[in-house]
Amino acid sequence: MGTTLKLYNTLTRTKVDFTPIDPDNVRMYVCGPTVYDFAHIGNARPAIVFDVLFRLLRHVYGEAHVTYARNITDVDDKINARALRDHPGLPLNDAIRLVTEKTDRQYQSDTKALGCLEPTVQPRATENIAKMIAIIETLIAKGFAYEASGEVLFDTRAMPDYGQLSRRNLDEQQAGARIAVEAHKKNPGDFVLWKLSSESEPGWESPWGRGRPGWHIECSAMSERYLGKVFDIHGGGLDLIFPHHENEIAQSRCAHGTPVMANVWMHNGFLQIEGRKMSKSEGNFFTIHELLETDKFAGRKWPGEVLRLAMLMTHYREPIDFSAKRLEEAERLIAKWPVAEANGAAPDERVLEALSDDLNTVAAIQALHALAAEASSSPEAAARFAASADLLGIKPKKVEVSEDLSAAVEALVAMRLEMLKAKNFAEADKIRDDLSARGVQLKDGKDPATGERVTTWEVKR
RNA sequence: GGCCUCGUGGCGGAGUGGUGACGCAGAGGACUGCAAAUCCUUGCACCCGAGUUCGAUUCUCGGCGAGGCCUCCA
Repeated sequence: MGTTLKLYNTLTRTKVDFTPIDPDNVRMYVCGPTVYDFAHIGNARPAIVFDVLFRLLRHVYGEAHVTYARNITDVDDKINARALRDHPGLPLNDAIRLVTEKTDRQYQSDTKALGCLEPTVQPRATENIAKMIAIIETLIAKGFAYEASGEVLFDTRAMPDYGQLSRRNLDEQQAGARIAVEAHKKNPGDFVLWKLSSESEPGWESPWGRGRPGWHIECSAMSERYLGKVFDIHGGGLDLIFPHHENEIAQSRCAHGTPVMANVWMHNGFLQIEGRKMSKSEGNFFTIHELLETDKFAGRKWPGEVLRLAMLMTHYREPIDFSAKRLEEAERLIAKWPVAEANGAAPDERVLEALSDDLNTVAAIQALHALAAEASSSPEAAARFAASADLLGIKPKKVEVSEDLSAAVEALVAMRLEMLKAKNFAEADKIRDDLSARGVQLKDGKDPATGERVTTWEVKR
């Protein structure tokens, strides 16, 4: 493939030509959910954005040559708190398992409904504790970490270029630090790699006693295990730049002695709800599940593909204002697009070019409009549309119609045509109105040869 | 206080040192018994100020405004 991918790299704040370390195995890591509660609509954005990138990489380098890892964080103090709250009678480990399994299952079904492919691997933190311990041991041995007050901490001063990703200077940060400095830390910016657990907290045996990992170490461990010490792309939400990604970089680079952890760092922008920050206290907090399956947002359910398109109508680095109006527009667009199969057709160059320019999904959607218009006149164009839409993970589909309904509608259509021949417009229109009320839209056309009226119909999408 | 984004028509939203995409909505028209669908045509915008320039919405600086991060957070 001659396609050159351009990606915006947060590390350099520039758009760069993407060159994989190994074109036979392009490697991408994206920070996945902490499974303590159902994912909210903001969490859907990275899932969708990086799914598009995954699809694009697979197209350019071949399906077998892309590895996409998205972790499941199933060890976290928020999970412990949730387990205690929701299952007070159970032993902690059982309660935790109930919480994480239920939440994980929901996440899998949510992302599937949003049209996301499954990542190549979805490693779990709890299955990679040994790897985390190994990295921490290396960090201590190399002088980048120290023990204090039952914690192992990363020594940020030991890393000369700490803060590159977020462009933060530790000295300047200190001046405005609002957080009380904990006395056992050598420097306020030092962060936890491992902390001891009480009897009532989940823990794993380690050289420092029974404990649990800090927040950032899991991603260092899992990305190394599945993608290697240095890999191509690391993605996540804007808010993860600091401290999460900054600290991942510190851990991985210092442990491995590498100049970078990942070559390209990509971050998606945030989402607002009807112009306001989404938060539980504002009362405008929505889970993906609520949007898909309940009337909580704007009084109705929203199909996954509508949520997906609404998300892709804005460039991934820009903020999105998620609103009912926007969802309605996305729904109208999808309803107008042709229902077709790709049948092995190649995606359109315009769409490919747009996506290759730092995932310009907006321009890609624009090209899709043009393709949709062409599709009505040729099956090849329709197939090309389908192949192109597939790169975005969008597949317009006809509403399934039962045999019974179909037969009933056909009968009514025939009846109406008879009435029209008799110029009985009132009765004919009543049939059309009744069908419309039942969600069936009639469309009259003319047979080009005979000039006779031909009526087609479809269930409103 | 420090760091980082962003400010384009009624709405969404690309892009560009020189004629300001595209979609939605709106208007007009074709078609229709009337609709729907489709097709054609069309009106409307680059936060403010200074600078660089023959020329800036695009570059620089300064304002104003919005948002994010500063150890919970996509």
